[in-house]
Amino acid sequence: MASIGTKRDAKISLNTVERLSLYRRALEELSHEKIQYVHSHRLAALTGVTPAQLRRDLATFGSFGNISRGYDVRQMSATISRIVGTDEVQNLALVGVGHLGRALLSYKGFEERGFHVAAAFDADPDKAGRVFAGRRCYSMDDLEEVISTLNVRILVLASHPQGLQDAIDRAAAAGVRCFLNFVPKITSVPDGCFIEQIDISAKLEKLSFLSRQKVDQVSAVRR
Amino acid sequence: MASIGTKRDAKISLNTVERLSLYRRALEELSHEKIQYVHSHRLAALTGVTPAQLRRDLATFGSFGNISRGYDVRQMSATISRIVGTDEVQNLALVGVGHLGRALLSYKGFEERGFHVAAAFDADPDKAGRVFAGRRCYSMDDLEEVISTLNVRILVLASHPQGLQDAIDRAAAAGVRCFLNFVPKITSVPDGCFIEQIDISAKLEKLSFLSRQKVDQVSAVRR
DNA sequence: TTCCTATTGTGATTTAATTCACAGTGAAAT
DNA sequence: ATTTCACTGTGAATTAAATCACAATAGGAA
Ligand SMILES: NC(=O)c1ccc[n+]([C@@H]2O[C@H](COP(=O)([O-])OP(=O)(O)OC[C@H]3O[C@@H](n4cnc5c(N)ncnc54)[C@H](O)[C@@H]3O)[C@@H](O)[C@H]2O)c1
Ligand SMILES: NC(=O)c1ccc[n+]([C@@H]2O[C@H](COP(=O)([O-])OP(=O)(O)OC[C@H]3O[C@@H](n4cnc5c(N)ncnc54)[C@H](O)[C@@H]3O)[C@@H](O)[C@H]2O)c1
Repeated sequence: MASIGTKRDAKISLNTVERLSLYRRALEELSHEKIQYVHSHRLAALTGVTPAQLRRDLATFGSFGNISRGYDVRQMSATISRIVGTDEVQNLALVGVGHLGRALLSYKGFEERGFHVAAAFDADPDKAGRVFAGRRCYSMDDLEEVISTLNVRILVLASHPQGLQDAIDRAAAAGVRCFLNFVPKITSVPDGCFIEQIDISAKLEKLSFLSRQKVDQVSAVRR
Repeated sequence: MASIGTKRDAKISLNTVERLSLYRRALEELSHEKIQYVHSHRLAALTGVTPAQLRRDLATFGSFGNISRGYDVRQMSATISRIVGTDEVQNLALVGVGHLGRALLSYKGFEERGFHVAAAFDADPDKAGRVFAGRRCYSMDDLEEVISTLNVRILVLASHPQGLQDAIDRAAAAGVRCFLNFVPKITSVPDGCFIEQIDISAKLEKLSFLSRQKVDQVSAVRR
């Protein structure tokens, strides 16, 4: 019946949302291979989940599989965009134009996925005013103004720990509700805001832990 | 009673292991503030979990809280190191010395957490032989040999998608069991190996999704 | 010493996530 | 037209994760 959108009263699991990105990555590769339809079995194998889980995840948002051809690759990819809200471009800004920040500025992948890095900020007065990878670097003094002017929806944090919480608070007051944080520092965000951590050391620790376990002592290893 | 180590027959949840890193980050900050003991309530508040969950997580590995002083900050931090296996240094190597790879090479945080970036590899012949942030960059031809010589336990992947699977397969054959992958490409690893993805776009998509939801439609948002 | 209080560790319970398993179905084959 | 087959979507069952709630107890107060 191809109804798109959430079912009226269901709460949506964030695990499901995270897997949507995984599914979409696989769908994009299939699309590059000119594959039009894919069955849950194959897409599940590509992404390391069970076919039942894939179908269940999709069922959260409606029903868009063709019962014997499977799922339309391009259509499902577009549907996932709509679900996560990247069918229209979202503006990002970056705080901290150091080694990591410059790598992020040079990264082309964001635009491909519906994100536009609109501006960068740095506390270092030598950096403010300069241009990095085509983006103007602003002084932290201009944070609120630039956020409003450029309609920044998500702030990427790649500065030092000092001043981090302050940057979050100011950005939140200026209307930013989403933060992506690379800085290994305990932070908090106001009600109604969200912060996602990217903690590389934590991932390494997880790997370190896994590599020391006997296989049957670990539950639910996604590969 | 302070028994350390896993209980005999219990399977360990990876969710728990991931939270250990979170706890440790908070413990390190408390340690810097010269705080000796911390109660589950406070540590839970710092890390955004419930006190019961924190205690349950720790109970997986034994019992090391003092019943009325709480947990010894430094001791618990050390215990977590031991659990995840970073009480002895683990050697990493990096594949792909581009923008992101060089940022990773310049990052001091790995050493602080018990990881040593021992070598780097790049397919570009102009890069092989040069030194980046103090690390020799090797040709991909030398992958197996360097991995063995330097006892590399974890391979960090920051190259282009082309050739990625090949690098994984070769490294696995040379004895590497753990991979940390920044490349947005579907991959697979042999049995007994583990791969952790760091997918920045996926995190952004999750944030995008969250910011469009009414609060009560989303379950389990960790802040 | 004895009592009081607040905290840990953990059985019991609840809630969430995943998997099972199959009815209903649409396309292709005959 | 009819049959066959394999697939989706989903109730039911199972498994895992989180929370509740409290007995046991260490430390401080009196
Ligand atoms: N480099 C990596 O690969 C890596 C990996 C994981 C995490 N991180 C984290 O990311 C952050 C940045 O790392 P890096 O290697 O780019 O460091 P860096 O020292 O190269 O750059 C940090 C930049 O942030 C700016 N800055 C500092 N405080 C600021 C503030 N309060 N507001 C705005 N800008 C500020 C500095 O001027 C500098 O330009 C660090 O917190 C680091 O722990 C880095
Ligand atoms: N730059 C970022 O912030 C960022 C963020 C997320 C993900 N990524 C991903 O990380 C990877 C690297 O990004 P980047 O910006 O550093 O790219 P880059 O083009 O700057 O660097 C890539 C490097 O990898 C090398 N390389 C390519 N193929 C190789 C192979 N088969 N074996 C060994 N080395 C190889 C290249 O010679 C180059 O030096 C990309 O796949 C990108 O999608 C980057």
